[in-house]
Amino acid sequence: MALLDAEGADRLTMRRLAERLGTGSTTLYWHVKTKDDVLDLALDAIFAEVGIPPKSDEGWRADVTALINGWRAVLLRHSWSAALLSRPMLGPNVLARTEFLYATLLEAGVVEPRLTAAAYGLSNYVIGSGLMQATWPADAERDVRSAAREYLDANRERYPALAAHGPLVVEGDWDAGFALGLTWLLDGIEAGIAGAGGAARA
Amino acid sequence: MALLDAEGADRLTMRRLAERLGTGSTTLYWHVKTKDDVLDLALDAIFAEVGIPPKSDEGWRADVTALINGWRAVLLRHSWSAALLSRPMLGPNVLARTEFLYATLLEAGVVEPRLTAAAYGLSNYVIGSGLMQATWPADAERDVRSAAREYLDANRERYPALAAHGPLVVEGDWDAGFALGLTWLLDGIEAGIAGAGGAARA
DNA sequence: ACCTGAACACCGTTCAAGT
DNA sequence: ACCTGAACACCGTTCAAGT
Repeated sequence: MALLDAEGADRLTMRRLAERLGTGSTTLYWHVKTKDDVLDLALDAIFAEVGIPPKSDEGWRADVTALINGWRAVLLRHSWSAALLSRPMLGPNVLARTEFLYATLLEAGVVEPRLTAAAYGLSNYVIGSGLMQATWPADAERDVRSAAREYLDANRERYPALAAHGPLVVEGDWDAGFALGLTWLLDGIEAGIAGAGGAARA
Repeated sequence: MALLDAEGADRLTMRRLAERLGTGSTTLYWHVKTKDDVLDLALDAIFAEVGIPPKSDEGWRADVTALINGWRAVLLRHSWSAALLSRPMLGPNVLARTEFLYATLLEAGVVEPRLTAAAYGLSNYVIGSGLMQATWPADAERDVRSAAREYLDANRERYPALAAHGPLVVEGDWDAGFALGLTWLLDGIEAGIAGAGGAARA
């Protein structure tokens, strides 16, 4: 993970990893079956960093929010994780978080078909957001940003809304935007609990 | 793209692509600067497949829904795209879709800070959902599924909620779940339009 | 039980050279 | 303007052999 944090996902090589560990590259294959295993382990490992929030007494929304924000923080702290998100996350640390999510929603009274939709919706939203933010041209690649900006300006009549209001012009407040979308999802989930109006819709 | 559809992202090789095209691999470098360029082009290209929906007269929700569903369909049809989602999508086809999204939301009366949150929220949700579904052990890997299932059963006391209600036991209806979450987001966005209650919250 | 070296079948990319 | 071949510096992985 030190290697990943320092140099990113595609610079992780069995040979480089072995060197870092002070062995030959082929030695690794005694401990691990394949490089994919290493990546799966690394992806799961980051979730051990941020604890599962203790069940608070502020209600399920606070608990879910804490979980999701922790999830997001971990994805953003290790931006290489974005490149690995295209593999199933079935490690114990991820499962523990998913368990907490399901348990909290169940306890709040969310039932099928909204339970699955809620769990997936929340997960998909964090994953997508983390991916998007980690992917977005960082300060390091200011030239990519400004190139895209110029392209938009040059084609202003083709992309009027984007050129005037797009993410490249409005400096995004990632945290606030994320929180707002999360609120919408939680509102929707809440509206479906215990026959409260929204239940009829499903 | 035929190569990608047939064999997936990590089987795409400059050498194999060249062979498919009936040339030497080094010839490709006259037309393209690097392999990453090829991937960027491929990722943008899939969006040309499904048109931008015509502006209907059923209101902005219908228009946004059509756009998002088309977006999702394209991601699912080309499951290799999941592996490429970790690169910024700045191709013309993606930009055209983002333009439509911004324009539709603006016209509906969504303003900052909800505009950015809405555009990102919707995008992140599709991307996350597409990634999750494309990533999820397919029928082909039924053994991975059942292995995970057995692991959950064996650790039933550690993952009680997952073992009883988790995605591995409840056969997910992806489409319905996706639609439900999308509804929640749209409800939240709608509630914020033109001082309608929700505006005060932001 | 763990480590090593040599080796295989690949990669992306460059570059001088051809037409 | 476009294509080719040879070559460089890498990959992941296997496997016989060591301790």
